[in-house]
Amino acid sequence: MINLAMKRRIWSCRARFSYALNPAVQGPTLSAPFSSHANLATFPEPDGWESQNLVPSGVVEDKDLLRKGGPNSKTGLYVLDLIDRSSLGPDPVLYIDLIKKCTNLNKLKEGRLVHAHLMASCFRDDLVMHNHMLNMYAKCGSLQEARKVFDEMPVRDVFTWTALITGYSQSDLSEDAVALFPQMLRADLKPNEFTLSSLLKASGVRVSDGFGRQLHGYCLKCGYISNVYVGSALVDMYSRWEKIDEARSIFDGLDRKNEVSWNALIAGHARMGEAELALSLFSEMLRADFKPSPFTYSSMFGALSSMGFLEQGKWVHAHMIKSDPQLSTYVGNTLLDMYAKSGSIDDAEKVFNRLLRRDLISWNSLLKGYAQHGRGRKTLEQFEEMLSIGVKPSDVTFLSVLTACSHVGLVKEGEHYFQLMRRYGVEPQVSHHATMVDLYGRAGLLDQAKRFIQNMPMEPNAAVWGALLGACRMHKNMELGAYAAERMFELDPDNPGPLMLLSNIYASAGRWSEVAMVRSMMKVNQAKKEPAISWVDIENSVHTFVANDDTHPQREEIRKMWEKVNTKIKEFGYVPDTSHVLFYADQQEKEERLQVHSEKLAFAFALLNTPPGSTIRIKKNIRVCGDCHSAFKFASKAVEREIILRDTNRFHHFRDGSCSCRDYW
DNA sequence: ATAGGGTTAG
Repeated sequence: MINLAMKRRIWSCRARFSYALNPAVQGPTLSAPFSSHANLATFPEPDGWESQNLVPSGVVEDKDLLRKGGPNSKTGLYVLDLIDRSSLGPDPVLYIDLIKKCTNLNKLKEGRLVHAHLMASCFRDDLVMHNHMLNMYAKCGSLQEARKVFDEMPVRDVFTWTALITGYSQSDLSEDAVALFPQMLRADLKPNEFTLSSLLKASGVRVSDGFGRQLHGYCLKCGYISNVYVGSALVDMYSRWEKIDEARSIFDGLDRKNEVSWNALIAGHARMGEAELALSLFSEMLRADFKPSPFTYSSMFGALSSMGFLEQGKWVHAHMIKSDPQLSTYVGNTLLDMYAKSGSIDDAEKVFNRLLRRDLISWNSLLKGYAQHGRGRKTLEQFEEMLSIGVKPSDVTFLSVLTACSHVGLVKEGEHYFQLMRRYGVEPQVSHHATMVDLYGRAGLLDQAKRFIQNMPMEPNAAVWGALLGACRMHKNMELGAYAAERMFELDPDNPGPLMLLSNIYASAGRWSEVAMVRSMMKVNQAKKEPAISWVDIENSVHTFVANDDTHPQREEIRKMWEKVNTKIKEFGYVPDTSHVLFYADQQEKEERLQVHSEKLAFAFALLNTPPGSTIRIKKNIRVCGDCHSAFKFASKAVEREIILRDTNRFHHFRDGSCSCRDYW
């Protein structure tokens, strides 16, 4: 019988001489600091390391004592020293234990010490040991050192190549990862299912260029297509290329699925904003008896937030609480964001308060939520709180802070925070400049906005001119508005926005010939206005409306309901604002067209189908028009309903005759 | 004995 100790001996002999199979190949020539024991001193010492106190005197006979001290900070060198003093001889299992601990605990410094020690041992030429070292460097994120180990190895096997490819792939160095594939083939090594899953992951984040399809073909040819890792990676790759049908057909073809396969497909739909499909897949996943993971939930919340599906979000949230009441920071952040983007900032706040650990993303999501809901003061309060407890703000943080100042009209505060950015090492980007232009512009300080653009350290982009154009529209400055629209049009000719706004400016001034000119320009440039869509949640289903919609089964009731509301709000003082109508038309026609804006249809429909007094949540794919905004203010009082309307980038809370944006948006 | 796929703010 061969016992364990004998096995070890055999193994270590084989390991020791694995390079000797080819006598022509020398051991790796390792330069300092890997070459000798003496170089140990050149490594930075781990924190709290005190060698004198830790190393017992005499020879160490106890293997368990050796194994106990992992590389967890101060014990790293201790164990190495014990190895030297032990009478048991070098033990490969012990080395591998140490390296694995370094790998799993992300201990790069300690890993280097083990590496140096190993290079001075009889394992300095061992292939497996090198593979472990390479993997350690790759997992600790030091791909340069991993590459160095790789380059200096005279013999490499499929583990060596796979470890490096995976390292590159996981560190977002996908170009380096895929570049190794042909080299590996030339070295006469066949990639296996491990190699292929990493390569597929890497090619998913690159542009679709045929390489990924080649890999797909390779998987088919070599019989890896039924492997669940390879299959899930393929699903993920195609879904990242937005070829969701191909992803689905690979998913359906898997003879064995697991959670990851499901998550890859759900995440694919989530990335494309297909919330309904993500939801139906989620139910399908439950029916198939798979347990959703934090990955599933964060994808789901992401998908639901993009459409603002609050009720469905609550349902998924409830499901998550039932199956796993633990809330991680990662999932908590997506949940918080879902509530904020679905119009329930109070729930978002609750999630934030319940988080056990908050990271920068938690803070940024909350601040963004406050800013979007028009709670400018609250944004600034929380921002100050964030600074006071020592969380370092990022460019994203400042964008929310500046947006908050802009929406609430806090010019001085905005200037203060803009100045503050550099103190926190955040260089203002063009987006921050655009927000400052917005800040001045909304406040009516158009000259200051113009001067700010002239003094910008970088070229203004379309967003900067867009902010100025919006301000000109708001304050009816045609000269400057036309100038801004032209600049914007030059920089972004495919965007119909500037021409739309320009024609709006002319329309609100009643200059219909200019409106006609701009509109003919739009025709020449094939510019098309994105059709306005509004949608509203009624009891777990979503109803979509477009302007002038006459195909809805309840169109007659909707029309009658809106007429009723219209009459009522006129009693409350509502005056239709026809300057938002772009067409040249007589007064009555203009007024009629206003009545069929999609958000008004959605509102009337919600009134018909929800209990009295309940809050109505409407989402819109473009900015709410001024007339609808005014109508909703009156309606919130006239029919005693709170209305929460999600715009392109902010929320309007209509209540008792006024809006949270204080008509400043 | 060593290598693998899925998630968040903008």
